[in-house]
Amino acid sequence: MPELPEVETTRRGIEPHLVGHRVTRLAVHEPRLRWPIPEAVRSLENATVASVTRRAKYLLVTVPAGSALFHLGMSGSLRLCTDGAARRKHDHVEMTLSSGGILRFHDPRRFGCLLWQPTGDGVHPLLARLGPEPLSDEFDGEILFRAARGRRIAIKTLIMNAAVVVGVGNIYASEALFAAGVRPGRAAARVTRAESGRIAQAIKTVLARSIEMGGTTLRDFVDSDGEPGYFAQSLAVYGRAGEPCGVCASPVRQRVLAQRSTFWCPTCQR
DNA sequence: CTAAATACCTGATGGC
DNA sequence: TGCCATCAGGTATTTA
Repeated sequence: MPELPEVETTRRGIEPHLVGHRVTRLAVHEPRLRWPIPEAVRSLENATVASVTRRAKYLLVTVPAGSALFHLGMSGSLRLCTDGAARRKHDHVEMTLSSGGILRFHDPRRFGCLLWQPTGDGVHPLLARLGPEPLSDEFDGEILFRAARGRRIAIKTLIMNAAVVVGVGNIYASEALFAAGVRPGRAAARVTRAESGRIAQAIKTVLARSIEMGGTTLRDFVDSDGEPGYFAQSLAVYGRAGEPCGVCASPVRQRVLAQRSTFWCPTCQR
């Protein structure tokens, strides 16, 4: 399940292999992703990649005519194959580059997407209503506190809302709230300004640390399977129901909030 | 406007 | 060994 750190690590990994290189061939083997892959992505062919950027969990591969917009969904991965390995099952799209490498979009569950945004056509609708990037200065405790005014939903549900802040997935939501000492089920409106500050800071710290780890753990995803599994050893509460909290040894608790498994320490979090 | 539920999909896992 | 049921999960969309 690619969360923001995995998406950013993927971006950093593929960027040097794409920018400045020409797409010599685009092969769409399975257009039925979350939305059908539009014909317009053919504009990539014979174009030279200008940049590879990220917005929330979307990756944008930009050429002069526009941007290919990838989302990895829950099971997607982008890996660069330079070793001539054969296409595997669920490799839905292949971008062959002038360097000889092939960028392969692999997504067994097909929750991902590949869309097209023409140059000069404004911001894609999927990106238009997104909140600030969690690692930017634009996102802080104050903006979180204000977003929480009058909201009865759980604070965890609020920080997972992309209109409030992007890139906080189910795993890191629990992790950040543990780091901030706030219980995930607390009503958003009952979180204080000071706690909002700690939560915002925790989101930044947890994500940044994970990106750093991705830099080492995922470094060689080129020619590898690109699916490193999770850094489970670094998760404090996620997936650890019943296990002793690493700080106070209380058993970690689990419940479902807004259809999502949620984990917390009843002692360290209030 | 908010909040909750739903849909999309396949692989892994557990029970029998 | 096989088969069925359950679960996981990002997020746009639908419903209340």
